[in-house]
Amino acid sequence: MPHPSRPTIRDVAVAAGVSPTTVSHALNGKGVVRQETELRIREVAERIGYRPSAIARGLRSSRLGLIGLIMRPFSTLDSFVPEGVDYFLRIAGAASLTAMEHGYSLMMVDDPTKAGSPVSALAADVYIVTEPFEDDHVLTMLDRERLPFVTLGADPSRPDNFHSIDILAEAQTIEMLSHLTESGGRTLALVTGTDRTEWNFTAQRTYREWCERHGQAPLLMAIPEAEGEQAGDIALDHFFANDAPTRPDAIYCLTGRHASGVAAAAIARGISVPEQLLVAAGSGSVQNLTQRPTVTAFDLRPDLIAQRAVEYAICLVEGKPLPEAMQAPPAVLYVRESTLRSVN
Amino acid sequence: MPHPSRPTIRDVAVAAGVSPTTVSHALNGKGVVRQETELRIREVAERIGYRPSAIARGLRSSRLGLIGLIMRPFSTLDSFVPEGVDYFLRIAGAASLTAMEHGYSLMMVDDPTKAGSPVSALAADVYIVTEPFEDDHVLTMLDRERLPFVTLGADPSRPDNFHSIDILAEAQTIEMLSHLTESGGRTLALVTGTDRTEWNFTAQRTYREWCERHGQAPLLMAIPEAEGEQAGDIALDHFFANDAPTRPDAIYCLTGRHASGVAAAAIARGISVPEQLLVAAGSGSVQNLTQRPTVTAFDLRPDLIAQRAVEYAICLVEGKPLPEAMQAPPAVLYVRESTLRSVN
DNA sequence: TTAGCGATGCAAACCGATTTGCCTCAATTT
DNA sequence: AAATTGAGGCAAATCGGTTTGCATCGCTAA
Repeated sequence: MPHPSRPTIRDVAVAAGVSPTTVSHALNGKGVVRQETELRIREVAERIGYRPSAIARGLRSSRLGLIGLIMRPFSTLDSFVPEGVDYFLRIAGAASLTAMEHGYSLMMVDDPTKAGSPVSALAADVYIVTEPFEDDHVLTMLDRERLPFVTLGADPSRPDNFHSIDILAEAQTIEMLSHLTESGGRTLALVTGTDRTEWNFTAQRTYREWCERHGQAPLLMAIPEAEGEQAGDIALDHFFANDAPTRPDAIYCLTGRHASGVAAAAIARGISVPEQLLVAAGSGSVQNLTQRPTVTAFDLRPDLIAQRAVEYAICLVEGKPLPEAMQAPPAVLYVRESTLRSVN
Repeated sequence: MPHPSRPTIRDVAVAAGVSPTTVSHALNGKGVVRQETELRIREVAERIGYRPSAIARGLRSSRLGLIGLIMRPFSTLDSFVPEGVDYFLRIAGAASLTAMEHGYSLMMVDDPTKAGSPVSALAADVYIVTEPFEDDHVLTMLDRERLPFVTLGADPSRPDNFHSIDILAEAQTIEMLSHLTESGGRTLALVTGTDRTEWNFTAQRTYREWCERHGQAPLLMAIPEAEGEQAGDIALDHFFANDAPTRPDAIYCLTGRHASGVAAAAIARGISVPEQLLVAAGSGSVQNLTQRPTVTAFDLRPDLIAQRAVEYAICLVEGKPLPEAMQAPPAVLYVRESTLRSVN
């Protein structure tokens, strides 16, 4: 016994002179209980500080009111200073808040397939998996265990197998490439991360298609997300090497920190931004706002995304129908100094 | 029934031709079971995909293996773009990871005293409360409900009532004030947040004592944490007003975003940093690294803090003794451009 | 007068595990 | 041969709620 145990429903029943059944009915408004009795029971419960045990209740209904949030990119990082800090914090925060509003709690789970992962990691009623990888074994396991889940972005290898929220990566890529062109970009490069996610894959595919339509040779590069700002030098070494056949005059980095690093590295090498090189990010991060020049970026609205994900997840638990198309809210493009050439 | 229910211990028992008791014993290595029987049971369990229900198990032991993380500053914010993004994300991430390593899961809970908060919010075995406020009602409630918890920083009004981890705010304040003095600062100002936390209070008190010892009139100011970088203009308007009796030549801001704003605002007004004004932060944030000049700041090592907090929390659950002094790891001072005057 | 009915409330079963106490059987001791 | 012992296993109680099915009572309708 960890603590001098809290009062149970039986204690309330005794104190109110009724049966546990009646207490349960009274407090949950289930059966038919005389008004007067109900009031008395409520009063007694309040007085002795009774609170139903979520666990006991969960045993019957096999529901704890818990939503599990599995952030895939977390699992692959050693330290917890991941790429897209803001993005993930805002997801977690907003998900937590939305869950609360619907009477659920949020549990952060780190890859439940890992050996020695706690049983409680599988105790959630439903899961939200952000950015699943290709052939993601977490999805495979959840599916096998018959645990319901929604994903934020599809598993690239099984795009139609599960309930996934469309992250609109294709539309974003096109919008950004168009913006860069309109801003004076003639030769556009793309820098993605190396995680095998829909986010990276779709941007690459869309970019290639765009290049084909526009008769440009693709300048494409994948740099590990974890490189963060270091990616700037890596990308510039590559794109501006002496033997590079063509050099880009615009670089679109999917992650904010890559973009931040690219802008900084360019300036350090005497390449002016935005005059000689346009830089933009697919997912804004704090430093894109504070650095000079400020960097054009999408705000993916992680808080809205998380809110929707939680609402879909709850539909799944409660057996309500899911909407036909589960989509992220459209991303908002914030045009900043890094793609604003003073002269047109 | 949400799903075509998963196999129970009874299913395993039937399939293996033994009783549920024996299955339990075999899988948990508790009672005495013949080697051969145990192997058979394990095999059967594996084959039919049996996993014990965390809920049922929790009912008996009144433990779910769940740690609740309550971030107080979250509860007061409208949107989830709080001050100290990095700090909190790293706390949450590291706590989650450490919890997993010890066989626990981490639940993020947003003020469980709020009306309509889910019962599951009280289902954790133990809680970690970051930065409690003065007379924090969350602590009062947890205490009343006999739920064990540790706090990160004390409740200023009840510093000795609960298990709290010393955040070493006094030592940090002194170290930073000394550093500023050594860096050439003659008149030091302090900017804290307005949350009624130990972090803010202790810095103020320590600063006042320091001023007294050094015969300086305190230049003290509290600006809401949520102002973020905006605090820069607010602070400069105040400290550099025309009728200001004395002007500081060094400003120590507790939060990273305040410091970032102060540095930017100073430069915008033609006050050079660090030549005319030293700027430093008590808790580093990303922008302190990326802005120009880079800003001197403490790294509070939130990941280590979270790790310790989780370990203490687990001690509490498992009835192990807590260490005498629960302390955060010493903060590391990163001296950057904002306090490095080229000439001595 | 009696069958019918709605309003109340309770006893007992149930959810799925763990834990306690006891039984059986064979081997060992006396 | 009887008593003791330990290994191996099972039935039943337990955790704290929810849910099902039934009993009772008073009142109305036939």
